[in-house]
Amino acid sequence: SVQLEMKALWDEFNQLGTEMIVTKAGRRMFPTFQVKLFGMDPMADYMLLMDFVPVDDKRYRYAFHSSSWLVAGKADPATPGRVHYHPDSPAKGAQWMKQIVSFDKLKLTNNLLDDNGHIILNSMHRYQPRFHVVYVDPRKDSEKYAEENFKTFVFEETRFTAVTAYQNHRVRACGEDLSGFNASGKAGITQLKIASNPFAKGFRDCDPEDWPRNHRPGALPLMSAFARSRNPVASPTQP
Amino acid sequence: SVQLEMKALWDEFNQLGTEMIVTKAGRRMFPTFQVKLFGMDPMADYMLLMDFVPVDDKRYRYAFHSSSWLVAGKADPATPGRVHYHPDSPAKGAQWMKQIVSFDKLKLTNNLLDDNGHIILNSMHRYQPRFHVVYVDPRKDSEKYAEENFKTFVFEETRFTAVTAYQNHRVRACGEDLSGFNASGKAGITQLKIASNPFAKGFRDCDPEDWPRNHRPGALPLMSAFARSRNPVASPTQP
DNA sequence: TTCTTGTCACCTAGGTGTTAATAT
DNA sequence: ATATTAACACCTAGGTGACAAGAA
Repeated sequence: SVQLEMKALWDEFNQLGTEMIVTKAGRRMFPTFQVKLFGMDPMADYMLLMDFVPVDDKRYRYAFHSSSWLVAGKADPATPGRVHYHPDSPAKGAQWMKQIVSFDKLKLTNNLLDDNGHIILNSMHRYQPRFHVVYVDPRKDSEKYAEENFKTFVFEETRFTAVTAYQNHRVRACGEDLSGFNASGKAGITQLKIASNPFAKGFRDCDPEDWPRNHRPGALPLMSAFARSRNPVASPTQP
Repeated sequence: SVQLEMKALWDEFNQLGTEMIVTKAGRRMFPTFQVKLFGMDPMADYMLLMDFVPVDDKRYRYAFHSSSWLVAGKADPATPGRVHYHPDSPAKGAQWMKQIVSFDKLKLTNNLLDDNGHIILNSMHRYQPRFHVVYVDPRKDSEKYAEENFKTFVFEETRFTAVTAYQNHRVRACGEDLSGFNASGKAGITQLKIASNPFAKGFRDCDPEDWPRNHRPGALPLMSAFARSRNPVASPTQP
């Protein structure tokens, strides 16, 4: 079984409608897709990999006036289907289970001719990341058992729209009460990225310890946990 | 067969008497041990690893007045013998031969209780790095063939003295003629490290393009090549 | 209009020798 | 005296969103 790390953060992004930047050179995902694995054969070899499937056959655009996504027509031609093998593959089950598995080398691009092995996506389309565990069958005729030698895990909270620039970038001030906006999903993706991604710290205009205070009671205690811990415990998930 | 990369740089250090810093936290080697491999079975799996063996049973000290190393007695008790597996191990022969194999994750420490998996060495002792290629035998009784399933390569020009601070740190000015000092091996290790290690650029007091000019005719054309190229061609070596 | 691209300042993360203080 | 340690300024290397300019 597989447990998604940083689930609380993924949930917060998902409520707003997660957007992931794609660039010609390739851009990492944030949040990074990270998992904990359980129940593998410690001595057996496994390959870990990810791919991305379209959520639907639509193209989207963002309406700034209504701050919402609209269908803008049928999907563009599908991009070359690629997979990203975790660089530690293959490795023993014991190795994979020993610590959190992080796909932080995975990069997204909109360059159809990319030859860096990055994942190619259409901008303004929605995607569902998938995580696959492949058992490396030592038998000679292992091809015959291919169907039963892998398992796929899908976390719906990791869905996102690929964009070349953030669309939903409503700003928020430090002291602003977000109760209403969180509920209706209208707060800015950009601000959440800036607040939670260490590499974007340069754009923070207030102390990160300031704004967990603004969360209404009952809200996910995500930012406080995120700000203080480098190894936070995420809720278990069973796809 | 194996070819040592940056051989010209190793040679220049070796002439001076290479010193490698060891710290409690672990310090990388410079130059980095890098090799090109040839003649592997492209489809077979190999493990690549390094270890370090004492050159002799002596302890050394550096005499500043005569600028030379002296024997200071018998060697201290041997450190725990460790090996460093290249992190890409195991991988196919084709993968290893595709590009230069770099051991830049290898770190040296003098902490006898190190639990980061670093190589433990005695300061003020001389060591010989060794490089091992292990064929991963697919046969069930592979242990029986262990003796014939690996090959060891030794490059004598990579020998060094482990130190906690550079001993031979004679300074040299930018325009200084080094003919005499290079021949007798009395120029400073520190200056060569500063000149050739990109991470030490902050300590350079003259343009790196300045001092290849000072090399006497017939000297190794190393620094000019090093300064300009990120993928320099090293001389072939056959241990 | 709407979307994409390239450049930039500002970060994280970590590899250098220096230096002063400490140990032996 | 000699050897080691820890804090430090200064680098490399690369991940951020902002912004202005360009493309469709």
